[in-house]
Amino acid sequence: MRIGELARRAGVSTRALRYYEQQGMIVARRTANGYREYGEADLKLVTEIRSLLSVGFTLEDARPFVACLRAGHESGGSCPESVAVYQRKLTEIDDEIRTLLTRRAEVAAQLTTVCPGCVLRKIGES
Amino acid sequence: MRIGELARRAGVSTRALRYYEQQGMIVARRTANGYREYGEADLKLVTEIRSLLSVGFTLEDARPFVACLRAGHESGGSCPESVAVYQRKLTEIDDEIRTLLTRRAEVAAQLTTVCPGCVLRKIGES
DNA sequence: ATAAACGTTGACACCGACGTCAAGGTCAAG
DNA sequence: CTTGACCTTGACGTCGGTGTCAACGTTTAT
Repeated sequence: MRIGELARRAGVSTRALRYYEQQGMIVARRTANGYREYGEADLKLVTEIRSLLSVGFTLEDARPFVACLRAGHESGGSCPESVAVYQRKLTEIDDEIRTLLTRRAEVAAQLTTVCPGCVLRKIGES
Repeated sequence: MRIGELARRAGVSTRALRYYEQQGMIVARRTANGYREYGEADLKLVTEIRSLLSVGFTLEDARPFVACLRAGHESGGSCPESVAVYQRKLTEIDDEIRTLLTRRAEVAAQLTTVCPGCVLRKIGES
């Protein structure tokens, strides 16, 4: 299939697909006229990339997953490098959550000093 | 005082101070030679800005606070517009926290499928 | 033959809060 | 007079994942 069809099936823009290729995430065969030609495996790669981006991964984070799929594994996350990324991302997310919780508390405290009773309940607080 | 001294006392760069002025956050008098001249009140403004930026506010978010201080209020947060920003930021932070918690759960779930027992405890989980 | 719908590469725009040069003016001390 | 520490404005670079436009080639249908 050509880039337009892959884009439609994957739910991404052609711009995104070209960008992924530029970043070395996917590699397309070229037909005689220079058009990119993709297979079903590529759709799987793009789907994996999108899935990871949607949970806050960068393209760089997604690289090992794509490599894992291209290596023939059924899941992009089943390779050691992917697992390492999973764990790193978990700690990063945890750090961000902690930062946000701290900030929320600080902002809520400030708001309380000028407007007691204005603060809504925090997530998980009853 | 001139820009260098204000920068030192406020713990910011001169570049930041000029940027704040460019964005209309602070206004400096000019001496005969064109140098910016600041007073103690300006230090207070900059301190307020920094304090807000450090908890994730944008300069735009900080604007009402600065206006409030310039209007003579002892606290930048004591004006109605500032309170509104406080509340909006709280909901924004809450949204971000919820998003991150969801993401963490998704990533942890994926990791578990390829590496059971690899997932560390979530914040607040014992 | 031509229009419509596809494809190609290249390159600028975006967002926010600055960092970092460039090229110059000002001022106090030695 | 000169050095050096200060100041000025202006403008490009950063970071990521695209959107969007330009200018052009290809293919298919009519």
